[in-house]
Amino acid sequence: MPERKPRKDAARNREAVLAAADTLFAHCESPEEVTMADVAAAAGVGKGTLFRAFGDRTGLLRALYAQRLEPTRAAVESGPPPLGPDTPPLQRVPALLDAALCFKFENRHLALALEETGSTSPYQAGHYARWHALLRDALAQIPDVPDADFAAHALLAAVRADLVEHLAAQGMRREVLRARLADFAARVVGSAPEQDASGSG
Amino acid sequence: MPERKPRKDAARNREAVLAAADTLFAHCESPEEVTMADVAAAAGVGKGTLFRAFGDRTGLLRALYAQRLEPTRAAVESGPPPLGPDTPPLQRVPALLDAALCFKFENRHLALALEETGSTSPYQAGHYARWHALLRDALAQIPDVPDADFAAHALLAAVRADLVEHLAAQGMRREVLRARLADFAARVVGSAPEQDASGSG
DNA sequence: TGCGAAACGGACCCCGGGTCCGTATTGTTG
DNA sequence: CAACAATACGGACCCGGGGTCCGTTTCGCA
Repeated sequence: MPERKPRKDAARNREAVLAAADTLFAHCESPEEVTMADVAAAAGVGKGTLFRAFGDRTGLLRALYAQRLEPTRAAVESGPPPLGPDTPPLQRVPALLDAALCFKFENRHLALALEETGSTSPYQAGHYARWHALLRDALAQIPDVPDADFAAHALLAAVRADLVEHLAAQGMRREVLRARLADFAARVVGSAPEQDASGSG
Repeated sequence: MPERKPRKDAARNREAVLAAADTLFAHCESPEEVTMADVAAAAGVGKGTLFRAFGDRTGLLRALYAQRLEPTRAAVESGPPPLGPDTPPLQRVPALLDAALCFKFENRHLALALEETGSTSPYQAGHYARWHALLRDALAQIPDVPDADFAAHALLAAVRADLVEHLAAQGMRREVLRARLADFAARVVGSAPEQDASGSG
């Protein structure tokens, strides 16, 4: 499958749309007040172009999400400990959760927009499946953690975008949230909580 | 505030709408394929009537939800142990979670519909606040459980309707799910898991 | 039985996602 | 550089669903 390279203007417009959508979602109060027409206008592009490039609203959101997630994904898939694959499970589990939390925190609006796109439960998104598999496998290697599958789901549920948004809106600071989550995760994996909540952003 | 009693036909129509909506949401594949016009038609009522009685879609969903939740609410607020207020926290926490899970499981479609009604995060629903307060207070009375507030949020996140739906769709049976959740909760509160997953619901 | 208040119901409006197709750009070939 | 096919552009347009309006009907009280 050759995947012929797109025309220059197409590529440029695609970038323009992604950039426009990024700032729009970042600045808005609630994701659903950002309309597709708004995005097209902000990118200086027609609606037709937008929909041809991304298929539909969900497609745009997913593309944006993937782009934002890329650094984290790389760090998890092939980076150094404590995120990379060479980390012992007992350290990697909290590291993965922390990374997920930080990402969700920084990209709340986007994640919210993606999760609340009706008809598309977050659980059928490819991203979720990957995070879940990763966490499940790590948990499965820790002794005395039964039902790693469910535990992975439950732990990931604690970093759902709307919960993060809710807590943030209540005034909970990022570092506090990270510490709370770390404590919680530590209880689940059965180790004493670590006091470390510094680092990656 | 007298709250004058509604006219007879109004009351009758309200019931008809609730009943119609109930069966529609119960039978449908995805909540968003149930349109307000459908509900009105199924209830043998005009759209105007429907909207006057419930304000908007969210209002209808909330009314339905509250009606379904009523028995559980009563059991929690003034019933006997292990759900009622006289239960020792170490027993009540898992009981509350189990009740929440069972309710969500039985009413997945409705809960899903309510959660995914755009612009209305589940975290600003009164129901959530009540469950959270209940669980938080119970957790706070258990020794060695710090940050009861966050823990309550995290535990409730594990019974989110879309997660329950996802697991159920994967073929996970209700009793299995209850057992998994019980194990998970036990880890969080720091007690040995109980093997009991029978009873209510 | 008459009458005002309350409720009814469906035609109607609005808005946002998604499509269509005539026009403009690209880049390739001689 | 000229001509032409392929590709992309963009905004007018369609459609479906939530929510509203108002002429008509029903209720319930005297």
